[in-house]
Amino acid sequence: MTSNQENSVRLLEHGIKPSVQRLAILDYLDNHRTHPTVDVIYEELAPIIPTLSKTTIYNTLSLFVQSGVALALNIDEKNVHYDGDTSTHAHFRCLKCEQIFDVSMSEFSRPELIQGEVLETHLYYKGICNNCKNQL
Amino acid sequence: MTSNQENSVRLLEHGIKPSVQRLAILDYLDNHRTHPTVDVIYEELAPIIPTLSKTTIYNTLSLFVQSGVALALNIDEKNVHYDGDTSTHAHFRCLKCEQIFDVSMSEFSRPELIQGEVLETHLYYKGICNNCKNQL
DNA sequence: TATTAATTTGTAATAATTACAGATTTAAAA
DNA sequence: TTTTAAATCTGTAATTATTACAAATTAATA
Ligand SMILES: [Mn+2]
Ligand SMILES: [Mn+2]
Ligand SMILES: [Zn+2]
Ligand SMILES: [Zn+2]
Repeated sequence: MTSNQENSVRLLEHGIKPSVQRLAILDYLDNHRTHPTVDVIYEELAPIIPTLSKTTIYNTLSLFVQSGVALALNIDEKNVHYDGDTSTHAHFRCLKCEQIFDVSMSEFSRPELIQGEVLETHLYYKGICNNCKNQL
Repeated sequence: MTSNQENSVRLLEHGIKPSVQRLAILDYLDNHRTHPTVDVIYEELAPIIPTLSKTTIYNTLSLFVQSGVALALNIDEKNVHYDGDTSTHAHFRCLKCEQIFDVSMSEFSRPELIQGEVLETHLYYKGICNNCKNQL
């Protein structure tokens, strides 16, 4: 749970001016580690910032990803999910309830035989989460 | 390079009737390890099977993925790529030329602390391939 | 204050995928 | 072989996530 102030600094450090919208989106990402989609963020923030446009969320998240403030997860074939936690970790997506969980991982395994220079590593697990398994 | 005959058996083993279209799509996947998209497959097969519909390719690939004959890769935010090689391996996508390479990997690292039962593991690397790096 | 730049917004365009219903092919029954 | 039914394929329309873009608003600068 990071404060508004800290996220403001975080944006400035990445050369991004902390507008009301940008700060609200980053705060949301930071306080909800649920890897939300654009639509989820919009539904949640629209009541708070009534003038908010979905395009702004798309633009802002693209900016965040390009600047290294957030990660885009392609774990779901339908929607892109966003993550404010850019540290090294993997993800587990439940094929039943569709929730995405963090999987802690200190470092990714890097194969010797790779065909180029690696800039990003994405590790996704899919399956049935413990909650859903118990409900069977 | 697998023969038509073998792929026919492969489909039958998965309970899929080897129609002309299905066999052509599987043969294409098998003979071109480029992880093609639906559009690429369509462009390549349409001249050979003039009546082929893009919907059939979508349906067939969905069937293949559900039956375990092929894998769907969400390594690219734009299009889904398909892979006829269902064995354990990772992928490397060049952010410049957009090619997707296989990365051999005997087994995926499985963390102890995972929130459920893992059914699939996807490991994607992104970066600049050796070819593109040499062209700078 | 006036001017300019940056940001946001709303709408329209794009493009991948899916839904669906009719046409065709294949298999089974008569 | 003919008839009937099931499976598969096809083409078009609908859906939906994302992007393009131009106008409106806001913030910064002179
Ligand atoms: Mn995460
Ligand atoms: Mn592969
Ligand atoms: Zn679940
Ligand atoms: Zn390349």
